Amino acid sequence: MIPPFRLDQCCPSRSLLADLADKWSLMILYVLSHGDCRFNELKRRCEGISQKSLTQSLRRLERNGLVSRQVLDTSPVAVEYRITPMGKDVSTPLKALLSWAYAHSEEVERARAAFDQKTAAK
Amino acid sequence: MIPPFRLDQCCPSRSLLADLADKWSLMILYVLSHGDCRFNELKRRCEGISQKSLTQSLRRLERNGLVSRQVLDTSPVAVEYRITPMGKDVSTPLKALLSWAYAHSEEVERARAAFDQKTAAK
DNA sequence: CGGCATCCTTTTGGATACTG
DNA sequence: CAGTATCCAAAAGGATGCCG
Repeated sequence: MIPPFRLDQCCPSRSLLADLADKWSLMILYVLSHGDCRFNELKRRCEGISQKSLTQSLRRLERNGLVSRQVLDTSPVAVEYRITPMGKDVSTPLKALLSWAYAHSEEVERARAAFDQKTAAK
Repeated sequence: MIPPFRLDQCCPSRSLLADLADKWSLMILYVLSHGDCRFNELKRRCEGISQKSLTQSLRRLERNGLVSRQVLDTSPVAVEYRITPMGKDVSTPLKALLSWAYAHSEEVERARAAFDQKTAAK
């Protein structure tokens, strides 16, 4: 368990959280949890990501041992990214989080509208 | 369920993901899921966050209906932040994710060391 | 205490061109 | 196809001063 109520900088999960807790990393892991995927297909599936950001995120995920990179010697070259056992592991709570986001998006939308109206009123 | 394999920009969970998937928001929600907390105490518990970032993150969470802000009329003024029912809801998968990060931090550390060594070798 | 406003630096990220 | 390198604009984020 995590020590309650507090997340110190020395807490070992902090640096991992910093690498994992961004939109693209979560999306990439989500996509890869459904199956191996090549670079450009991944780029299409994470709609809106730039090639640069995709490369960076993939390297970071690879460095953390969550994704592996396999170069196939075809011509032209093909590179396949796949989720590692550890990546598969983290994708379980991750999917739960995304499912929640998907299920509650309307409720959140209403909360946003209410907040914006209250804010604008002043 | 989320439509598999793909997360389009039009997907309603995307804008929520963009607001939620950052280090500070996750940490704040985590802390607040353990109980109400005032501004400066929250700042201490999210070690390393600046006042500006904390304010911004709190407003964003409040806007999304995950956190509520209560001004107590004491002197000097006190402001208490608390998690909403919806925030409590999302904190479940969130805690699972953080627990995972905490439990696997050593394994990730090893993966990083191996990757860095392999990379430096070239 | 809990902010907001401002300034300024640092980081991020898109666009583009080029490569094996 | 899957990148790398470079440049540049935009955004994030820290530091500081002020206020109810």
